[in-house]
Amino acid sequence: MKKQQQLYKGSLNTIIMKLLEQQGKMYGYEITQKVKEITAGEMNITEGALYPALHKMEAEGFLDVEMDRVDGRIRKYYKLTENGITETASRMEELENFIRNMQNIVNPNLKFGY
Amino acid sequence: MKKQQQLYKGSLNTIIMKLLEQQGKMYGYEITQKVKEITAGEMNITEGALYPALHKMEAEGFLDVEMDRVDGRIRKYYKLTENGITETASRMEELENFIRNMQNIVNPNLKFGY
DNA sequence: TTGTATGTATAAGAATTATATGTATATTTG
DNA sequence: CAAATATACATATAATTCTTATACATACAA
Repeated sequence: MKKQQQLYKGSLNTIIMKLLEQQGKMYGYEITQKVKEITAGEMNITEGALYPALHKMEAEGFLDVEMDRVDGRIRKYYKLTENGITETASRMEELENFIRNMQNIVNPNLKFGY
Repeated sequence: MKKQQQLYKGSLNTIIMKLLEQQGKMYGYEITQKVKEITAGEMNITEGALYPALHKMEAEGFLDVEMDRVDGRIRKYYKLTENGITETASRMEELENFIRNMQNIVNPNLKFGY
């Protein structure tokens, strides 16, 4: 993520998992481009954050890998495992809670402002 | 913050600044209790995170300190400096962008789902 | 007297991310 | 044709942030 968004660390895994849930399977570079597209360039996932995150989630059993060769270049497609699907649901719940809590802090008058 | 919320690192400074903006001045322990209250116990700011964050923001010129003695105990009241007020506004904008971007990722069909 | 609440603080380590760099092929631009 | 850009993966080093554990001190309740 860009420095300007460093405040919201920890969302990277949630973003990756949610995109994989929607798209079925994706490769690393594709993920960076998709996030850039969706956020109109406001979020940029760096390789130094992306690849360690992917490898860690694979090691934790949340992702499966499938290698393809396209145009002479290697692509590693990642997809969610069953555990990964469960974990994604859990992280989405956390994200919703986080957003709700932040909105309650920012706007204390609106008790149900979401 | 609790382990379950470690995903959203970096929000601590934003939370502290916004509370100080609303309350005028607060002391450390008061901040932890206020966050616990607002979030119904879902977010717990630990001392190990809070005090280094307060000291850093003070060193950066975003906070001013005022010491009081209450019931034999020392309280350090923190309040925003002028630079702190500007910084708070900037961080609030970042928070709004972050939430909007996350909602766009999570719910790609709703272009204005916020 | 043991635990809980209030109040501030630091040290050691874990986790996550940024920055920089490296390798390699394909395509576009000058 | 050469150079730059895009595609594609990866790691090493450092910075930042947070957790866990610990420390000190007062007050009150069980």
